[in-house]
Amino acid sequence: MEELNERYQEVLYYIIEEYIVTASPVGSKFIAGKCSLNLSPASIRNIMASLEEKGYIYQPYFSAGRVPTSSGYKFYINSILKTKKISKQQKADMRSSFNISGKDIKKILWQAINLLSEISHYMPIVLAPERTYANLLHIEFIKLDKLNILVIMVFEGGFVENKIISADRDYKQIELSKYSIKLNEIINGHNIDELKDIIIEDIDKERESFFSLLNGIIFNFDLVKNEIDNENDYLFIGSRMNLFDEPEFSNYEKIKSLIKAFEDKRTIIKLLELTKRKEGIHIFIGSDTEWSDINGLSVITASYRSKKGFAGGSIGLIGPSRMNYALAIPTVNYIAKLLCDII
Amino acid sequence: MEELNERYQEVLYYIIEEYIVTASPVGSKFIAGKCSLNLSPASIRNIMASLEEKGYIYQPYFSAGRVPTSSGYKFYINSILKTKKISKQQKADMRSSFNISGKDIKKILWQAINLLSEISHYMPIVLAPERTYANLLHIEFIKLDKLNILVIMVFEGGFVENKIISADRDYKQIELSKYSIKLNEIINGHNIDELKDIIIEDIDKERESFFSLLNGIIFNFDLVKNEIDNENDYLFIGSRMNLFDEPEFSNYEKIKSLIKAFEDKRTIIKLLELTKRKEGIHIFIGSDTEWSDINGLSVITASYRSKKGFAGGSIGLIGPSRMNYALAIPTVNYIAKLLCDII
DNA sequence: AATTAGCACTCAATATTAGTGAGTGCTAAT
DNA sequence: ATTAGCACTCACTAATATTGAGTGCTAATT
Repeated sequence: MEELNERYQEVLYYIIEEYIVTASPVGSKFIAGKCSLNLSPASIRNIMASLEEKGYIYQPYFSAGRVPTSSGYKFYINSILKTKKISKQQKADMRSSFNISGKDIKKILWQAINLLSEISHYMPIVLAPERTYANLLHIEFIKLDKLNILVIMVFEGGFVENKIISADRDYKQIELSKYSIKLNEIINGHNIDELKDIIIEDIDKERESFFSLLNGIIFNFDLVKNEIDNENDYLFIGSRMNLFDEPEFSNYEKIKSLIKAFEDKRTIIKLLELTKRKEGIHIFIGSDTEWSDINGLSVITASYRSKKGFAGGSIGLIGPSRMNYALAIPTVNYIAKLLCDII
Repeated sequence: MEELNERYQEVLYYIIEEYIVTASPVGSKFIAGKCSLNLSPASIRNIMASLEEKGYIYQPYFSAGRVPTSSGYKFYINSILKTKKISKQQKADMRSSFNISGKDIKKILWQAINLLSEISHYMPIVLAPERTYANLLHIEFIKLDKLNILVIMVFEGGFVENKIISADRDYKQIELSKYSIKLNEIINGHNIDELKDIIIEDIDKERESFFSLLNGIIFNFDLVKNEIDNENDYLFIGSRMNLFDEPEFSNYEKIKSLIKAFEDKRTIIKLLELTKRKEGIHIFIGSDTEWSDINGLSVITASYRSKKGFAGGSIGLIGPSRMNYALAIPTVNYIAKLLCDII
């Protein structure tokens, strides 16, 4: 990232701040009025011309005002932006808006989404805790009928995964409970990869009696690992309306391409998975990602992680590139922190 | 519903069939060419004028062609329409596109949604089986940490509900398992309302030992009953794209009002709940419902129900009022039947 | 009496044109 | 180095004209 002298930075700053509010190209006259430098519009125009040469802003058409480019936003975020501090009062409000009692993790994640939605007016997304590296707490077999057995796997933090396996014979529930207990003895503190090995090796002695169940479980471990298979339980998407109210999406074609892009959750999942192991805030701007489907969008993400274990996921906020970063960044950050505490 | 002589019916029929395809007003010349009656456009116009008087069609503006009204569609569906029979081959295809092994009910319902989406190109919706009247199969307590206990409730058909309750003291997992077993002994074949009474009355003798757990369960029974609380696990909505591709929603305002209407799932839930106890197909046309949010939509619904028990829900298809009823109705019907078999 | 050809009329949709104004780049004066 | 002055660009808006599919009505036809 190139250096910019102070005068240039100030002009870029005001262009972006204004564009964030109005969503229309910003002209030299406006900047001249706003700027503390007390320069005439003509001078500002010179500065703008060279900011454009450096690639930070551009003109949508000859003789329009200037609009920030992706690198413009990037520079702004990295070098100019001062994020707002969240007041203690606001922090307390956010914390207390989580109503935990009687709620499983999924509900809590939805609460996070709604909170983000209310505060930011952009589109929140949440990736549920990954199950691959999370420790299993409990496995239970429940007989549904002659041929079908429900396997319930509870992961640390309270995330539950259900799978149905078909039995090789008609197990009695009592029998199943016995096997549940046996498995639960070896489960403690292992993730599914480790358990797979343990089951394959250690249970050999008497495994004939419930061989098909064990096989079923191992098979389902693989299903659980492939989180994409679980899309609807893995990625939660908040209200789209806020985004669609933004002026850049106020035409038919754009709104349709947006809906299409969000309907296939896999691209968003990929994006969030990039960051779920990493600390801190990550920001994707415009066409930075391979996610070329949609230009003009930015994504702010932060990961969360339970204190004791390895289970973690990430939360994010999708908005127009001209989003209010000063507010959005600390909000995403703080809600991720809250989730760490709660889970 | 008034009687219509054959000639009138034929004209109405062709107007609707054509409008279903083109989505634009149908003129007399076209009908004259299509009709087996061999009448001139002028005669058709006379017939159209009196169909309009009866309220089956209308002109969007003076000197446009005719468009069916809600009552027009209703008459068409009840008296003229001959639904397509689904061939054995198609039925077999549909059946085999369900991949049941290793899938819990939720996944199967999603498969139903995807199937409906592929076949119909409208927007499928599915209401998960109601839990209030479904029998409980299994209850399990799992210790998450000192203060939190996960309660897993498995309903017939394999639907699983998780709730977290906070404990009054630090239960050991072994202890919790004991209580699980005790509860499971009395559970069999009762729904949550019945169980509530049983728990309150019958377990009195030694309930002091896990009094708070029982209380927690009873409280959660009430939560489970209030299915609206579970929106995201109760109503599943399929791909919206198909609907948005329909020409009547090809402008910004309409598409936005549609999105808004679907974002609040409660209206759709109410609609589906009206029919989930009733046999057979139900069709809501245009502004028939109190669901005045959106005109120009129709909803086809059918209920499904597991054979043994009382647990049932419904599936539906939302499309423009000018939807292809001949195909959509038997498809919804057959998929509902398939669900009955599978669950 | 039922049907139809003929015709004037309506009105959405599309294309055409003109006018407006915010904003620019360049040049010459400060 | 800065700025006032000016001609120029181009999206946006409004006003106007054109087109054509479709109608209702009347009078002629079967």
